[in-house]
Amino acid sequence: MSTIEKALMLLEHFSRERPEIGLTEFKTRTSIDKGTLHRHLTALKNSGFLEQNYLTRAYRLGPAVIRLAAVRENTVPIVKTVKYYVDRIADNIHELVHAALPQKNGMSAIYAKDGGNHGVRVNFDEAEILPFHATSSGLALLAFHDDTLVANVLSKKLVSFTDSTPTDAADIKANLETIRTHGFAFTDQSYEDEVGSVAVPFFGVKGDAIGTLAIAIPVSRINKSFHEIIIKQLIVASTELCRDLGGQIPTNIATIWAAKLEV
Amino acid sequence: MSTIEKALMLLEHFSRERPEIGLTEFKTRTSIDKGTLHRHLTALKNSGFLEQNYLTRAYRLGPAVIRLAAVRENTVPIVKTVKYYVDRIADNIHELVHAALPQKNGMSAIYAKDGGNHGVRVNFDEAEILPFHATSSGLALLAFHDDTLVANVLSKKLVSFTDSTPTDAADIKANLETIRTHGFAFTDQSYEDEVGSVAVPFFGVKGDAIGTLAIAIPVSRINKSFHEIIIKQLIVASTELCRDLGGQIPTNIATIWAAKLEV
DNA sequence: ATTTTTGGTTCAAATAATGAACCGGTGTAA
DNA sequence: TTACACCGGTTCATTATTTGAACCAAAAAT
Repeated sequence: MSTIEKALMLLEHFSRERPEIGLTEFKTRTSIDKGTLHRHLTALKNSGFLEQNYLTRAYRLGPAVIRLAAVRENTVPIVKTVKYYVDRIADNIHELVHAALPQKNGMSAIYAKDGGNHGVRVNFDEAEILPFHATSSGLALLAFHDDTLVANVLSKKLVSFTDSTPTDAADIKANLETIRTHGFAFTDQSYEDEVGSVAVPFFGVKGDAIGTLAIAIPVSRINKSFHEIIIKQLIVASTELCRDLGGQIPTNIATIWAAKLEV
Repeated sequence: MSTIEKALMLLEHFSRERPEIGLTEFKTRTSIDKGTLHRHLTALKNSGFLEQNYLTRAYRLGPAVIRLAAVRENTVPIVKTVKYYVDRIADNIHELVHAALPQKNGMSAIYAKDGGNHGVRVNFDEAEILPFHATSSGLALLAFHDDTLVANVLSKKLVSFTDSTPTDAADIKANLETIRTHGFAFTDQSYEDEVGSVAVPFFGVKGDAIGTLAIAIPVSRINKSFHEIIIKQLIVASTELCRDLGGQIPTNIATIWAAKLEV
């Protein structure tokens, strides 16, 4: 692995829950030598990707990422485009809806809206990394993305989050096959207890999955007919989203989805 | 310079006007060896900072920056905070207002609003890099940031954008001194013909300038009294903004600003 | 059909990354 | 107030990676 990749991996450790990380904490989290770490962090700081809390000396993400995100969103306005559909679904089904994009180690929600006013609601962090193997978003993406990603994910240790988290590579492979024939993915408390989720992919110009639309919902509120409604909403939204983004829905998926909508 | 910094410098070439850059174009823009470039671009791609247009093979910013920006904004919600004040000023003075943060080679506007409905309006790109020496934003920041940045900027070639662009380091140094005594910066067609601008800094916890609030305005609409109104608006907004961000206005600037508001 | 231009690859030489040991400051407990 | 631990940061000989001229294959342009 190149030095560049090693340094950029450090940025993956930042999240909502962990917005600042000190040198020693980085050392324990990565088991990279302190000297090396310091040099990498300094390089990232010089480039504007990190800045330091001048009191604690801990590192946090810097202003460079703001500019880059603005340029990226101007180039490929996925967030803006996705927002319209997430909002629409959330308003229709009154549940927590989100859209996510793949990162190296899982899906990252880029926008979420909770359309519900229920007493019980799903807790959700934008910018949290959703593991590929334990969430419907992750599985939906894996099923319709290229095989190297699947192989890569399954070759690593599959962390267990609940009693229902699938951790057997063969089981997951079989499930991906099912997802491909159904055109959507769902999970039942595989990432968080009491929470189920349903997801569909959306596609890029090559007909490869570039992201997902998903809902997360307390299992107590799921039933057969609601499940059907959710899936239809997701399919319709994804279809329109692909059109907006200039993406191509693979013909077999288009057929499966069309059949789902007929019912 | 470290390999990491060299690679991250490549990302600076992307902008609204130049959202995709091919290998050869990178070569001409950077005069870095093609082999090296390719390895760097691949590393950035592997890390999710770039992706490739699969038809043209040109590189563009990738999805990783979206997640990082979301985490950063959650850590330090500058964009959100700044938006309120930019909108307020824009609504009050009916002109183009923006806020900008320093990057390596200039200021980058993070939010802008045109409050005007004039026939003549200033053209403005968010995420564009505004050179330090030729814009009021840049000068306002330099004047209240640490001296190493000033030395760094003045040591490089000062590009001329119009007949009025200051390109003499000594002139600029003198101007920075004036800006420090006035508490604001202004420019007259130094970046674009027919456009003037006024900017004030806002400050971080250390009392150092961390960004700027600015207006850009056709010179035809500037006059003494309007100039005064603009400055007051900017000063009030920056004062409140610093409070919101937990920043500290250096006492001498606070005094100067207070005096300006008295008049 | 040929030349030019594109993105991408190779491998010896040049250079930068690495990490164990070290430094100095701060906080804390004996 | 002394001693110790922990923090961020630095040093420098060793080691591994980066570098770049030359090369390759495919796609455009002529």
